[in-house]
Amino acid sequence: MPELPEVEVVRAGLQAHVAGRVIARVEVLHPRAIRRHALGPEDFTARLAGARVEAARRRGKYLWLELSDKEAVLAHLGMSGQMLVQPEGAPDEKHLRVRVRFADGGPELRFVDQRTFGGLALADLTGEDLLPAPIAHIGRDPMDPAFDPAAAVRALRSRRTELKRALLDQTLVSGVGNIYADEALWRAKLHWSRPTEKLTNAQGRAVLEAATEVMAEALKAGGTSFDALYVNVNGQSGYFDRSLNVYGRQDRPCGRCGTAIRREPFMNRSSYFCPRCQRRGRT
DNA sequence: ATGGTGACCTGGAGGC
DNA sequence: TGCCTCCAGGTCACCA
Repeated sequence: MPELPEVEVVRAGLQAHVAGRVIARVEVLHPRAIRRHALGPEDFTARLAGARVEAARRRGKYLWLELSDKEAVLAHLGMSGQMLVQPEGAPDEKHLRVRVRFADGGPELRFVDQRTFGGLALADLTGEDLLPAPIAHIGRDPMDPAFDPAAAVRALRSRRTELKRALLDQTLVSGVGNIYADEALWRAKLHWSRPTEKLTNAQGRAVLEAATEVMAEALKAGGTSFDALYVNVNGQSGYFDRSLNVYGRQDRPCGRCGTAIRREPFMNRSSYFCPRCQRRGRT
């Protein structure tokens, strides 16, 4: 599942292989892939023709291709989205949703997405940071040079909910998904359902530092795994699997204390944690 | 305003 | 073999 590190790998690939190129023609093969573009496929394709890609940028799990005139193609990979750079004429992928051809006749960009949770949209860039308008409300991610850890801790503690819910709330801190939330909580020795009002400053700081650390390690592990034709990760948690300490490891021993990792239902999905290292209880 | 729930979507896994 | 159910989970519409 693409969380921040995976999306950053994709962004770097797009920067290397797409930035500086002029779009010739865009083809939408599945309307759901651009459902967040309110004006529809015709508007989307018409306005992109002739546009130049200035850069590939990212905040949290969102990435965007910056165009001239303060516009951008905003992308979210959802659960299964991929950005592929393929030679023109290469066989279409089964779940190819959008094709972008370039004026230079070089490799084309393909948005492939089996489960169609992801999508593309054309958006205006707004504010000092030139963020796409639809995501102007999300928080900075921990990789952002301007990320303010103290402010992020305050934001987490201002909520009245379970710690993991707060970690997954992209308006507080962006980029953290289910996998890295569980990993960060394990590293910080905090239980996923700890009430945020009982979270101390030190604990808040610890879990954010852990999240930053684990995502940086994952990024490092993934930074070598794409080449010119495949600007992506594999859609699973992929190359970083081996380094996960709790996620998906139900009944296997905790790497710290040997206790069996437990899985609990959480928001129609799962939370994995060590019942010994990560106590629910009091501070 | 805030917090919590279910829908969206497809394919792989596992039960019978 | 084949049918069925469950599961994965990021985001958003919707509800209280």
